[in-house]
Amino acid sequence: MGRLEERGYRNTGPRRAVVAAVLRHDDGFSAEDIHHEVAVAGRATVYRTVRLLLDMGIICKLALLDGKPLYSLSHAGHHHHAVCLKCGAVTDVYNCGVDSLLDNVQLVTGSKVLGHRLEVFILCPDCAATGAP
Amino acid sequence: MGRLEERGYRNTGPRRAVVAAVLRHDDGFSAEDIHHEVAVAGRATVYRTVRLLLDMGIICKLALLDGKPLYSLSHAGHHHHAVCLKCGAVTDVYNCGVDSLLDNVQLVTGSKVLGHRLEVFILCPDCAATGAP
DNA sequence: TTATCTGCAAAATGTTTGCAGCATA
DNA sequence: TATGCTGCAAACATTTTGCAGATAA
Repeated sequence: MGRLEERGYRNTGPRRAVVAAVLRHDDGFSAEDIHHEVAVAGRATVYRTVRLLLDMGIICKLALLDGKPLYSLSHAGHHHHAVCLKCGAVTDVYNCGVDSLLDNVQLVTGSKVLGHRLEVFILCPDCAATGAP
Repeated sequence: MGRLEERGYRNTGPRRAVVAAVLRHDDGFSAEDIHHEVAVAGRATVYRTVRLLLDMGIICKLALLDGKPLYSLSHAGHHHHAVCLKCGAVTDVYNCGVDSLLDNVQLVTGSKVLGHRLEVFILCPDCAATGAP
């Protein structure tokens, strides 16, 4: 992950630690999660670095309804997220398929569609196997 | 709106004022918006009443990416929201049309789909007419 | 060397809660 | 009258910011 230097940012110890912790996550994580995992970086640095990664498009932000933002690694391209409500695992959904809906919105409301976000709430196979919540 | 009594809640002055302010909004609003509009009710009462309306299904909560929750009047049935990024107007989208996508998610990931949320970001006709942001 | 990054602590923001008194049913 | 509601203020949780010192380039 030498992309920091490529973009003119400095490659510092705390930043490397935060990036490493982020990359370690397959599932969704919060800024606070990262802060607990990375003893070597202060809270402010964690938040700043997370925002940096967000701006760079390395991670994306999902807003769940409890108000606490969650992040997940963003893999390439346009996609959405399926979030397991039990364990918090985040799966990407690539075949979006809402374009026809968006066309319809544009038509019916007379508005210009700038973007959209879709979140699917699931019970992942592991959690479903483990039994009820 | 006599639904409060119907559900065993008391019909009090501050509550009526909060409900009236909420009903006055065609667009999205935050709890803090309501607090500013309703001088007669304290902050706590506003938050408590908003949560009451949320639990009763009178309003619904949309989570935008800035982390600040926004509410909007919920009209009947399953629907999603189109939010104007300039003026904040919220339009309901009824013909959801993501069912086939959800079937696909269920099939591909082997998960049970519990629910979903779709938000469309638009520039509403009025704002589009007024010119660029 | 110097602009950027860092940690700390304080501030800002948004929401919830404890409690004593008030008001509805 | 008795339970539920209210306002206040304090607590809380999360994120941002100011600043002086450290550090990568």
